[in-house]
Amino acid sequence: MSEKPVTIYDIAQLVNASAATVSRVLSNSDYPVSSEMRDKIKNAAKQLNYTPNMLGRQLKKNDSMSIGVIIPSISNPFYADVVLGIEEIARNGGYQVLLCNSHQNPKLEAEYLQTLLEKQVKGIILSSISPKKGWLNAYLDKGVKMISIDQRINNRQVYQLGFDYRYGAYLACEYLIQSGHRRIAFLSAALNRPSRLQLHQGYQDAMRKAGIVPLKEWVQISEDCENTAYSSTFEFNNGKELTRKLLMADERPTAVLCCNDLTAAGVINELKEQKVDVPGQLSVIGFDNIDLSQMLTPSLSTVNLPKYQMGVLACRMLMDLMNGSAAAEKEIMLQPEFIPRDSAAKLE
Amino acid sequence: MSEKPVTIYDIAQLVNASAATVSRVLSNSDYPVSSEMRDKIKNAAKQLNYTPNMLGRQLKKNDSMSIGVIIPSISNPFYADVVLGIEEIARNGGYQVLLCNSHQNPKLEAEYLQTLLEKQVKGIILSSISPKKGWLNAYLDKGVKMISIDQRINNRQVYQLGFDYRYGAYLACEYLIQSGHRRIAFLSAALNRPSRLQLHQGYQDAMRKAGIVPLKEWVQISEDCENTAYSSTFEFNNGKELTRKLLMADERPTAVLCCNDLTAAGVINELKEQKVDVPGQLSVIGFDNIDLSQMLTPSLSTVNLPKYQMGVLACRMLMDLMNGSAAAEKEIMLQPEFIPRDSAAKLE
DNA sequence: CTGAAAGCGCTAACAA
DNA sequence: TTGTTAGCGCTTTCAG
Repeated sequence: MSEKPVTIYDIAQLVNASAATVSRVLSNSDYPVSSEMRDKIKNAAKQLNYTPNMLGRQLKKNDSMSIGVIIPSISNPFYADVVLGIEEIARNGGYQVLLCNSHQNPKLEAEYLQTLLEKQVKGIILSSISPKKGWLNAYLDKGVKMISIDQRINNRQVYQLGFDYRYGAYLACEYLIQSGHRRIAFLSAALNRPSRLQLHQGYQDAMRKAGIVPLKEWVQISEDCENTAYSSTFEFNNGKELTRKLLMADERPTAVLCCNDLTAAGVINELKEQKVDVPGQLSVIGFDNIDLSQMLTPSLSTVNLPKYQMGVLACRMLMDLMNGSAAAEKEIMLQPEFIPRDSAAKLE
Repeated sequence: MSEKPVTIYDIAQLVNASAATVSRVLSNSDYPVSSEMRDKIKNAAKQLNYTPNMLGRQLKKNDSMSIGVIIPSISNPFYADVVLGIEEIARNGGYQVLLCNSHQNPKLEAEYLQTLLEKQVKGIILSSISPKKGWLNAYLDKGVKMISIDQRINNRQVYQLGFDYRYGAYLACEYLIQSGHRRIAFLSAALNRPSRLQLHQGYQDAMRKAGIVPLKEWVQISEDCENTAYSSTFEFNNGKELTRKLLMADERPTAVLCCNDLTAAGVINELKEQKVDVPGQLSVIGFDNIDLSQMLTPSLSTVNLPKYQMGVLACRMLMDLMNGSAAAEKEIMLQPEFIPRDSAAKLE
């Protein structure tokens, strides 16, 4: 095993042709080659169990046929869906995906970016948490195309693809208000990224529009602890803890809006432990519509984000950019949709 | 932007050195270079905003510094954990991960394998469902190292890393028996892969050892429908459906063992709808210990599989193999562990 | 239609 | 310590 690998020269020799001709046949070039020669070469390739070495081609063509995807963590089901969409489109276009989990660690993020560039990736899809982006321009100047998903990056060279978080939260909150709720709480992990800030904004906007001034205790935001790696259990427990704080409020709310489904799962869990009926005594609404939300009892009313579609669009956008055709829009916002289920009810 | 990229020659020219010297400095070779020259070169590199083109190095060294990972679907949280472990080790060793989702599609799987080889990947971690492996040897003969995880592959050149599913199911079943249960059901998706067969075996073994002959209706196995893509919702609904069938049994069981946590989640959900108390009237045990299992109410008793650790070990094994050092064991079986929670109770 | 030759960016003998 | 040179496997002018 593992003898010297066979190259186009070996094939050329076998069929008495030149490497050039072999290359033309085997790389599906449209350069004219007699069909007789074609067959001979193809047969020889099969016979020798030839595997093309793409590094050769890639070096020559200066195109690695890979794209990079940097996300906080693939164990976040949200990103798993997005990546699935990306990969589907990439594969159809003959590209492969280099997956990088930044673990919310700016240093790792930068490291990965560097590696990707060294591997001659010409396009990157990035969901970045880290706020400082000083190095970005140095990279962009090299001609890499970059699409930022979910988390906005303030750079006019970077194409953006995001969800309208503000509107999503607004929708959810409006639903509650129309269901007769006025004492509505907002539970969120630290507002240390654009998405969460927008969520908060949407909540505030909806409340203001309805002329409601929420009590301070209804808005529970966790402390910032940026250094922890992503873990769904963490989000879940965070939901539980926020709930305990919320229940200490003098005037209890009748509904609560959470920054994501996992937090909402924690909320529901804690409420069960504390014998607070959902939705009887307290309505709960999540955000993201991950698969989990259908599995809880009561099933979770939430806001759907088209995650897979975001992956698809991001990758299409990237491929267009890499092909030189400027994308139509510099910035696309995907619209969320409210999904009513059983965890939120009309107030009697 | 995107002018001609700077190469070691540009740097060489700038500092009046040869490309060889530049290469030696910039590739961290231990070849002696005067520290004076070193500094000059490093500065020049920085000044020119140089990014090494790894394709050049990789072609020369015939090593792509990437490994391939082929799994059914990253949206399966089980694999997400494994991949996280793989990536961690790969990164520490300077490797990157090419992620491939086979979607349980043998054709896609073969296609990806081919692409990986063409990209000069020297190691592959594979979790393959498809039973036919005729092409495998043709690849292995080229010297690729291959580690099969979770799902066993019958090939003596392939290193194996698996869980002792049989023992895991045995443990869970034994726990139920020791809790006083004798009417124990087994619910599973189609037994079309090694893991599920072993699970079934473990159930049978434990029952036999206790001298219990389970009724036919207690063993509910879904129809095989290989063509569907993975979806946790599918597993969940499958659990619900199997439960409905199970409840039609003349003699109802007092406990049920499920092939995975998502199925168990469906079971619990359906039981709630049917007003069957868990664990009061029916104990439920899952398998996998994904994060979800802690979030259900009642929290799910299940069998933990060290998923992250499997990723770590698989990647270590692979790196060892690629470095030429034969791994100590050709086949490692990781041991599962029973996690008692609230969904399974002692029988009064 | 086919082939010779140069070269993508980098590394590693071998020479100096 | 540094430089020269010959490739790694492939594509692509340019000539036949």
